[in-house]
Formats: sequence, C-alpha cells, structure tokens
Amino acid sequence: MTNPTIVEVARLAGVSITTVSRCLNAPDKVGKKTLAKVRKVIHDINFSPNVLAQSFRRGRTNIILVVVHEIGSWLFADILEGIRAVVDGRYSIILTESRPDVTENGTFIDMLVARQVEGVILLCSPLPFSRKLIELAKSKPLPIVIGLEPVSDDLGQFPSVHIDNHQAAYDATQYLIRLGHVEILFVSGPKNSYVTKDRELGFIAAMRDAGLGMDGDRVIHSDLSANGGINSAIEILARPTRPSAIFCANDDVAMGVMSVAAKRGLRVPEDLSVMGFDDTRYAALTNPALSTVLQPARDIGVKAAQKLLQAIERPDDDAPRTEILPHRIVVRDSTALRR
Amino acid sequence: MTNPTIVEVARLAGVSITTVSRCLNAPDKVGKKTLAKVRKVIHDINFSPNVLAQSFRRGRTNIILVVVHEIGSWLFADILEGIRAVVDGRYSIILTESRPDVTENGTFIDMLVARQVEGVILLCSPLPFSRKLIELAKSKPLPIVIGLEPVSDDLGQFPSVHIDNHQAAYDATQYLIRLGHVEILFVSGPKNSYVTKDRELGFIAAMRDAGLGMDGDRVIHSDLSANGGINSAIEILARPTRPSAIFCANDDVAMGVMSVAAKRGLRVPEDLSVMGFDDTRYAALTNPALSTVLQPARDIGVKAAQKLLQAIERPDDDAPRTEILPHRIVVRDSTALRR
DNA sequence: CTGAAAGCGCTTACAG
DNA sequence: CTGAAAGCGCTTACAG
Repeated sequence: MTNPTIVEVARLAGVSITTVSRCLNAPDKVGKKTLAKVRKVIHDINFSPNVLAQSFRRGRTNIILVVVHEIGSWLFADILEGIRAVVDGRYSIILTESRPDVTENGTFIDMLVARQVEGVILLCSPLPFSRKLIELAKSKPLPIVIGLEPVSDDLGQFPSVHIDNHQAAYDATQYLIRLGHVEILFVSGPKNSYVTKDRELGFIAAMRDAGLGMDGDRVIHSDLSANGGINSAIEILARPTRPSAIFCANDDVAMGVMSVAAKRGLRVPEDLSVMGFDDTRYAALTNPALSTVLQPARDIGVKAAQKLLQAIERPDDDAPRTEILPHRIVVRDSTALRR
Repeated sequence: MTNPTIVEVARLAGVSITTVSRCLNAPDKVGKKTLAKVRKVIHDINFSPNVLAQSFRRGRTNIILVVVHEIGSWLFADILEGIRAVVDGRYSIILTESRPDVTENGTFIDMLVARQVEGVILLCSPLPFSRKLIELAKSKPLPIVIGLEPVSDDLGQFPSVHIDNHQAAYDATQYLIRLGHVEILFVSGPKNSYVTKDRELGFIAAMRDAGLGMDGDRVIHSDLSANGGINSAIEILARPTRPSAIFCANDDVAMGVMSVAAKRGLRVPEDLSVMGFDDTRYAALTNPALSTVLQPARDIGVKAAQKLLQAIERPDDDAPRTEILPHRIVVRDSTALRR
C-alpha cells in the first residue's frame, strides 16, 4: 500500500502532473472546472503531497532552529510561545539547548548544516557555540536573530530583540536604594554572559550614582540556576557583614537565595530584601512573593520570529537591526524598607 | 556559489557517483585507496551531502515528534533531556504542545502527516488529539510510545512507560494518614485526564482502606496549574471545615495552594500539610520545602525513546508493551503530624 | 489555461 | 571492488 503521488492524481483526473502541481501551489492559475475535478480526485483518494519531495525540489525545509539555554524554564517557554504564534503552520521549530554537552560534540553543528534549517533564533549565545554559528553563516547564508540577549561584538551583524538590561538593572537597584538599602549585593550570572554583564554594569552604575561605594565583593557570579543562588547565598551569609538586600540576576537565583534565607531563619523582607529578574511564572508563587523585573517574554518571541521570517523571506529588505522592548519593575512582597 | 554535489566529488576523484555514495554510506564496501582518494576530495572541497535529497530518496526524515502538555515545566524538560540523550545525533526532535489552540486547528495534524515524522512520543494524550493520532496510525504505520501517562483503552495498542500512579497516590495518602491526618483533600487534574484519575483512585483507595469515609467533596478538580491550585485552595478555605492536609496532583498545584495558605496566614505544615506530586526542581525551593512524590522523569524519557527507536528501527521485534518505573515519597517540610 | 520534458541530488538494484 | 543507469515525487521554465 504505497501512497498515491501526483501521477496517480493526474491519471484519475485526466490532466497532466503539471496541472496537479499547480492545483496544489497556484490554484488561481488553473481553470475552475479543472481545479474542481482535480480537487475531487485529491479528496477521493486522500492524496497529500510528499513533503520530502517538495522540500528537496524547492530546496527548503520550513524548519527553524531555536537555541535556548535550558528547556524547562518558563522564561524560554513563554518566548517560545510567542515564536510559535508567529511561525505556526509555516515553519516547524527544532529546539536545542546550548549546554556544552549538547553543542560541543559537533553533531549538533553538523545537523545544523545538514538539516538545512532555514533560520536560527539564538536565545543565548555562549561563546564557542556562537563562533561556530558565525562561521557557518559566512560560508552559507543563514538568517540569524538574537533574542533576549544583548548582542556581543561578534554578533553585531545580526538583528536582535531584547530589553535594555543595563537600564533595567539600574532601575531595580535604584528601587532598592530608595527603600533605604545601602549594603546591596548583586548575584550575577557567569562571567562570560553578556546579558548579566549588562545587568551587572547597571547595578554598579546605580550604586555609584547614589554615592554608594563598591567596596568589597558586591558582585557574586553564579550559573543562574537555583542551586547557584543557594551557593551564592551560603557564601554571602558566611561573610562578616550581612547585606540588607540581594538583587539576583534571575528569578531562579532569587528562589535559591530565599530558600537559604528561610533555612537560616532569616525573614524576607524584614531581615533581607530579595529581588529577582525575569518575572517568570513562579515569581508570584514564592513565599513571600518575589519582587522582580519583568521582561516581556512572549513579545520577545513574537518580534524575534517576525524578524527571522523577514530575513528568510525577504532577505533584501533592510530590517531595523536592534529592537529594545520595555521592562518593568514588579513590586511584590520580598522587598521592603530597610529596617 | 552553489553547493558541491556528489557529481563534483566524483569528477574530482575520478570515480563514479555510485562510489562516492558508497564512501558516504558503506565505506567498508569500497577499496582502501579509492576511499582515501574520495575522502580527500570531500574534505578539500568541504562537501557535505544534501540531506534533503537523502531524506527524499530514503523516504526517511530522522525526525521524531514529542507531544507535551506544556513546554516550560521542569517535569517535561527533564523527560526531554532523557529522550535527547538517547536519540541525539540520530534524530531531531520537534516539540509540540497539546493545548487545544495548537492541535485543534488541524495544521498540526497536517504537519504530522506531511512532515513525515518517523515516530511520536506522547507525553500527554488529551482526547480529541489522541483520537486523531490513532486514526493516523491506522492509515499509515506510525510508531507511537506513550510516556508519563497511563494508557487509556484507545491507546492500549501502544507501548508505554510510566510509574504506577495509583500506587504512588496510595502511598502518599497513606503517609499523610500515618501522620494522623483524617480530613484530607485531593486536588486532582481535569476530569478527562487518565493520569490524575489513577492518582485520584489511589487516594480514594487509601482513604477507604484506612476506614476514612469519603463524605463530602474530597476530590477537587483543577487544571494542574499553579493558578488551578490557587483557585482550588480558595474554594477549600471557603468551606465550613478546614482540612488538615491537602494532597495535590502535581507540584505546581501544591505551590498555588501554599501561596494561598501564606496569604491567609495559615502556617504550613503547622496548620496545614501540603503534599505535591512529581518532585520537579522547584519542589525543594518552596518555603517550606515541598513534600512530594518523585517520578523518575529523565528515566521515563530514556525508556520511552528507547522503545520508540526500537519500534522505528526494528518494527517486528515484540517489545514489552508497558514498563512501570519506581516512584518514591520525598518527605520535606510541608507535611507534619496533625496537631 | 494546459502539457511535455528536464532536472533537483541522491540511492540502489544490477551487471561486471 | 566499481560503474552505468533508473528512479524517488515533485517543480518549473518553456512552448503552445
């Protein structure tokens, strides 16, 4: 029982395969009666074109690749939702994580070349990986859009969509300062991360502008996971002086910090204000509910997907390269006036 | 600048395209010197075969489809990690959510047929969707493996991998009963969900076996989201008598319940014990840390992927149909002796 | 508006 | 061990 092909359809409808093909791809170029006849046959024998043959012939796969840091975070899930809303029905999405064990072994890059994805949305661009991608883009044109992250110099050629991370961190820090906090620490991300570097600089700038010195280690680096938050908190609480506020580079880190605080009997926000970043779905559920900085995740996905489709389908249009989306400070219960 | 093809390689190496093809696919059937010569050319001109042509010719895509309820839950992320570990380098994964707006519009099923995915791992099987899938599997052979969920009668023909949800819920309920709780409620999932139905029955069985009546509405249905947990908790706390323990069908619901408890000034576990299900990554981070039932998520992914690959690659082998993985009660700080 | 024909880049019997 | 040739199922100039 082999699938019917357009040859079979043509035979049954008494037309040429060219006409059948046209009925599928450009029905307005076919006579009404012919179209009806062919469509009836297609329906009767439940024909659907072999997409493999179409892809091959057209040289197009209708697949895009989305690179995330880690599947399973709501931030990425929400961005993906936005991407999907834009590309749905036109492109399939293959998702990959940028963790070294996924990308380093080479099979991944091979697949990129091989599978002929038509474009890439990079929601994170760790260095060895992004370099490979850039090389790839040199040898064959590969539309790439950066989302979520600010663009490193290497990637400056590509369009991007993100918030002003520097300003957002500045605003959040300023908010804490206005609550009277002086001893504020920032739990940042990995040292090679461009996003958290921006946030770090925003934090530092706000501190400086408020006349608060940056004596001691006010910036702690973490891996942006809850565990990273836990480790950072343990390190912080082992110091001779305790900060009155900790600003975390994302919500997961903040949750880790709060869980340590709870275990040590520190009350949040009475003894310690904790601020997150991202406003993921769990932020409102923590106890106390987490104050944080909202990133418009779904919008980032939507805009990134739009830019990518434009780059794929109208490569000559000069698209605006960078788009900055608004952020917002979300005040909940984990931050309060300094006691 | 068009990509080189095997014709070009053959020309440069002075062999036939057949030989080039063999060098790629069955190198042991080629003479040593020829192989070396061809490989040198391939390397020199940086040739890589057109995968679109290969797929077309072979009639294989090397793509599998994974259907999840919602991207962005750690449960699914961990399962996916397991799947990926098994299929990596051999198959690409296309991920889709089973939410009605994604699956109902038909384009999704079309894509399923069209994209010629080679197999499906169903991590959730909501009814209208699974029915379509089953019909599809009738008209053309489509390997399907069910993971996470127990198998409904419709899907009984397919292999599956999951825990014994009935027993797991029974165990968790018994644990709460042994803590002295009598007024225990179960916040279940949607009424059409097979997984949570099993857990519901396990809960009821444990209550019965302990001689605790099932008077009143001891089972509340939710959508398995944190918001669902919030709504259920609000409903529960509006009742004339307050339970001393709430067992939730997943961790998200439990987090919702705990957040309401916190807002109402109810202390967990002193005033109310809360138990979750899944042991997702956030379970250990809640305040207090959540007692829950562990599902071996990564293992579920690994086993499901292994079963699928077997079904794809050795369709005649009679694979064991159902595999039950072990669960485990994880006791943390959200459950305590009844006061 | 319609059709005959070439061709996309591979793989795979078949023959030697 | 190697090659000539057919063919996978489409799309697309080209001609009428």
